Amino acid sequence: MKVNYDGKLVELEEGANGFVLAKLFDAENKKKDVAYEINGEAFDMSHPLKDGDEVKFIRIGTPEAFEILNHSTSHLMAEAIHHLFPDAKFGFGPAIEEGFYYDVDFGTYVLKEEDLAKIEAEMKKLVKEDARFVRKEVSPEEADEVFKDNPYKKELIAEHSEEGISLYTQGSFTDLCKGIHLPSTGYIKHFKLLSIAGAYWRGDSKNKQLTRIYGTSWWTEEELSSYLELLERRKKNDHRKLGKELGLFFISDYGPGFPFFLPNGMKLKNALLGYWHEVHRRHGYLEIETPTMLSRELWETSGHWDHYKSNMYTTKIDEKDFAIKPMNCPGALVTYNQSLHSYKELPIRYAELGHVHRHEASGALNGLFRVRAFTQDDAHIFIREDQIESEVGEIISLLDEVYATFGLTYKIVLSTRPDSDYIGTVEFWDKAEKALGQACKDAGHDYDINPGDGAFYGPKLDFKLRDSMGRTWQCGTIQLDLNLPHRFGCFYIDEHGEKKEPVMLHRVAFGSIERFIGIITENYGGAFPTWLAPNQVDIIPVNPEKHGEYAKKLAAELFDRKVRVRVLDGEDKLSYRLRQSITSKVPMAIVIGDKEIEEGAVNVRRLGEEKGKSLKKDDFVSALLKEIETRKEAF
RNA sequence: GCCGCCUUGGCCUAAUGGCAUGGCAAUUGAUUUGUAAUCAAUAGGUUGGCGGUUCGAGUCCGUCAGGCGGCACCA
Repeated sequence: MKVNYDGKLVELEEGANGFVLAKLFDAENKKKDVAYEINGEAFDMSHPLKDGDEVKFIRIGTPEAFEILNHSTSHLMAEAIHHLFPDAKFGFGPAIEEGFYYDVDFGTYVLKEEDLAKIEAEMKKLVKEDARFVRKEVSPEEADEVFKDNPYKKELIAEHSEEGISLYTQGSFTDLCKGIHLPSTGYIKHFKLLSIAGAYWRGDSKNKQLTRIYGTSWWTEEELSSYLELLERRKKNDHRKLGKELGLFFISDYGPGFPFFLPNGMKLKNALLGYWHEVHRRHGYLEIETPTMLSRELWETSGHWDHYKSNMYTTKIDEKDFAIKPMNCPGALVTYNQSLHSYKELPIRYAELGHVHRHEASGALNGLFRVRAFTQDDAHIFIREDQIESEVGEIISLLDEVYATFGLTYKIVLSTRPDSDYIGTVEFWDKAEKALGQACKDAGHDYDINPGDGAFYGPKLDFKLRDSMGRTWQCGTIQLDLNLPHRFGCFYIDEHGEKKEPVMLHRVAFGSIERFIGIITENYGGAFPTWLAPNQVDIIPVNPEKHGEYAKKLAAELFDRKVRVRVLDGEDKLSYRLRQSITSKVPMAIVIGDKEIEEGAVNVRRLGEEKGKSLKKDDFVSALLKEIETRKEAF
C-alpha cells in the first residue's frame, strides 16, 4: 500500500486496524506527532490508512497539537476524578484557548482547592501507565448502556444518535467523545489544574450548575512555567490592583459598579480625552452633549422601553416616567431632527462622550471592565446610502490611528444578517455587508465573518484588540442602523428636493473610557507613556536646601508648559525619593545637584532604565514637550 | 442573578476556639543626603454589618453587604 506521507510517497504493508500506523509511528515519529490529517481531515494516530491516502502529521508545537493535548488532558483528569470520586458524573470536557476544562457533577460534594492537588497527583500516576486512547464506534443503545447513570452524556447521545457515537477508553476509563486524542496518556506530562468554578450545564441558566475545573497542559516544563508566569504577570498588572496602588480610581460599597476617579485617574482620563478630542476634530466630527435623563416617550420611540427596560434606571418626575440613558443614540437622533438637512451636508458626524447607566447583573461587575455607569466615546453618523463604504473606510482609518497610538493590534469581525427577526430588505443587507467588507479590504485589513450575528437593525464590524498579555478585548464597533432613523422619522432633502431617510452608523473607538483605561493600565503595567502618565516628571533635588530653589524654578517652568510635574523635596535620602518616583511609575525622574546647576543641565532617568543621562536644561524641556505632543519618545 | 471562595488599622499580612501579629505608609525627633528603602520613638483595631452557639469567637453556625474565580448576561 502506498500513502503520501508528509510529501513523500511511502510504501507500507497492509495490516490490521492500526498496524500500518504503528509501524510508522514506532519507527521514527514517536512523540513528535500526536495525530494526523488524512486527506485534510484530522484523525487519531490509530486510524487505519488506505492506499493512496494523503497523510500529514500533526506535529508537536502546532496549535492543533496543543488543542489535542489539552483535550486529552481533560480526559485524563476525568479518569483521575473517576478514580477519586466514583460517583462523579461528567458533562463537557473540551480544550479551550489556553488549556482545558471539564464540567463535573459531584452530587452533594463541594470540591475544594485542596482536591485539585489530589486530582493532579492521580493524573501523574496515570500518565506513568501510558495507556492508549482507544476509539470505539458504538450504537446509541450501547452508549446508553455505558452511561446509564449519567443524564448529561445520555442527553448528548440522544442528540448525536444520527451521526454516530464514539467512545474513548484509556485504561479502565471510558468517556463519550467524538475525538480526536493523543495516542496515549504518556504524552501528557506538564500540566496544572488552575481553578474551580460553577458553570451551567450546556450554558443555560435554567439548567443545573456543574463544577467546572480549569487546567492547562503543555509539551515542556518551560512552556508550562512560562505560561504560569504569564498568569502571574496578568495578576500583577491587574488594573484593580494598579488602580489602587497608583491612586487612579476606586469603587465604594455605596455604589457597586459606579467608579470614582481619584486625582491621578482624572489626570490620566483628561489626557486620554484630550487626545480623543484632537483626533475627532481632525476627522470631521462635531461634538454634542445630550441629556442624561429623558422621558419615557423618547425611550418608547427608540424601542428601549420595550426591549431594554430591565437594564435601565427609571424614576418619576411630576408623575411622569423618566429613564437615565443607557445609550446615547436617541439623543443624537433628536439632535439630528432639530434642523433640516440637505444631502450636501452628509455625512454628519455627531460625537458624544456620553455618560450612560446600565443595570448590569451584580455578578457581571468587574473593576473598570464591567461597570454600571460609564462613558461611551460614541458617535452617530448620518449618511446617504451611497456613502456607506467611504464612511466606514473613514472610521477604520480613525480606529487604526487610535489603536496604533496605544500599540494595540486588532482583528476585525463582520457580523451579518440574522436568519430571522431582522428589519429591512435582504438586498439592502447584502449591499451593506458588502460595503462593510470592502471598506475593510480597502483599508488593508482582513476580516472574519460571524454569520448571523448582526443586530436585528443592521450588520456590524467589531474590532477585537489584542493586548500585551495575549488577551483580546472588544472595544471598537461600527454598526449600521436601519431602525432608529426610521423610528424617529429622520430625513434629509435629496437632490430632487424630496425627503429621504438617511442611514445611520453607530460607532465607538475606545468603547467605554473606563474599560479602555482598565485595558491600557494592564497593557502598560501601570507604566504609562509620558503623554498619558498622571504625573509625567518628578524633580528630585539632591539636597533640598541647596538645590530646592532651582528644582522649583524648573518645576514652575514645566508647569507653565502644562507638564504634570512634582518636586520630591522631602527630608529623605535621594535614593528614597527616587524610589518613590519609581514605585509611582512616573516616566521621568530628574536629579538636580551641584553639577546640574553649574552646567545648566538636568539629569534625566527614565522609568525602567538603570541610570540617568545628562541633558542641557533647554534641550530637555523642548524634547519633553515634543515627546508629549507627538506621543512618542523623543530622546 | 447562579455556583464556589474571600473580607483582620490607609495598604499588605499573622494568629490548633484562649493576651489581635508583623511590615509598609502616617506622625514626632535625630540625620541633609548623587540614582530603588537612614535610625529611633509614637499613634493607629467594635477582626465588613447584624444575630446565634460557647465559660470564651478573627476562628464555628445563620443572615445581610461588598469583593474575587467562573457561569449566565453584555438588543
